[in-house]
Amino acid sequence: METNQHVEKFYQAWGTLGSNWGINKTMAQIHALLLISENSLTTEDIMEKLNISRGNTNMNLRALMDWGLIQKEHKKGERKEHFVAEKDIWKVSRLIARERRKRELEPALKILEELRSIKDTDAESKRFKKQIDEVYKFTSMVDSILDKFIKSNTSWMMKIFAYIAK
Amino acid sequence: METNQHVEKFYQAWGTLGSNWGINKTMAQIHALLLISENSLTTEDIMEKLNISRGNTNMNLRALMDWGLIQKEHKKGERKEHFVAEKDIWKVSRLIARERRKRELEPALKILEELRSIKDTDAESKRFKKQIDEVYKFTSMVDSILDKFIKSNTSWMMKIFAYIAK
DNA sequence: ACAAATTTTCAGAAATAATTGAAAGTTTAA
DNA sequence: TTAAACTTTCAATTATTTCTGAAAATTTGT
Repeated sequence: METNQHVEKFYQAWGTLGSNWGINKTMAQIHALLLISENSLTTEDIMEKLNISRGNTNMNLRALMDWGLIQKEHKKGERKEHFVAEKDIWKVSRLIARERRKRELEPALKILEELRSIKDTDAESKRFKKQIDEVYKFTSMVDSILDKFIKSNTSWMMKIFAYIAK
Repeated sequence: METNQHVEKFYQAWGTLGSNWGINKTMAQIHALLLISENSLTTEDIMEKLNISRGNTNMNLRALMDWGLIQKEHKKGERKEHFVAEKDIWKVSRLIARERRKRELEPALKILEELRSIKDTDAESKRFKKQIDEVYKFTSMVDSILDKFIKSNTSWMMKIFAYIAK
């Protein structure tokens, strides 16, 4: 079966991409695997295909559920848990944006807000404040765009993307 | 001096943010330090403020220069190298986007293109190809937006951002 | 050409992150 | 209930990344 090699290539690539963006490689690979699987997969299926331990598989499946990227599926007559991924890539991108905004951007923004509110008036503090202010303004703009994006639907996204790319 | 504590808080936060996005913590901290320094700094200055070794400092300064985020500055009468950061946060964001696109998005896109060109015709391959296709289309759209963004200037960016956020 | 000042390199050490696997916990069917 | 089927947890191990520091290389002033 040729397709297996292609599937492997895909989840290897997705794993590398993920780890360059601060996401655990295995998590990204499991996600890739489910993303291109027609049918739901069990923990065993995943362990076998990716050659990883039960513990590792379980932990990363939980993480993917936390992110909202995959879901449990119960098959009648089967006791094992089956997992399916959200397949719509636009929706996937919104889910990822949501989590990263929450986990990384928001805490950074909080610190910038804190630093911005300094009341010192000597020259050095003023300069520092001014630079922080620019960083803050930029970051909160990114934050609000992300927010818009997360709450939007696919057709809005497509419209905006087309507008920008034109 | 109060400001020092604030400066420290800033580069700690920036370092954490960086490492969550696949950028070496020290690199992000040096960048933060230079970003809010009025004057250029030497390797010694940085080693001292961040409490890191000469080798580490040197490597990360090179990396920051590769990214185009900082530059050498020669001071008359001084033999040591001094470094200054690009201060305009809009420009900084374009430089970061450029590097990440080049280093991570482009290689991923190349693999997707490869997988997309499979000629197999059995049902499973067709399904696989269809899903890859969607991922590819989304990714190349992101890629072209990033390209536009990188080549744009600040006022274009502000206009687009305002349009989206409205 | 020399030597002091400075920068670069990189093998080994240290720190951090991911993974395993087996024991403990939970669920379910009879 | 009980026990088999299955999932979860987490201490210990393994892998990966980052950092150090001293030696080598380079640059510059005399």
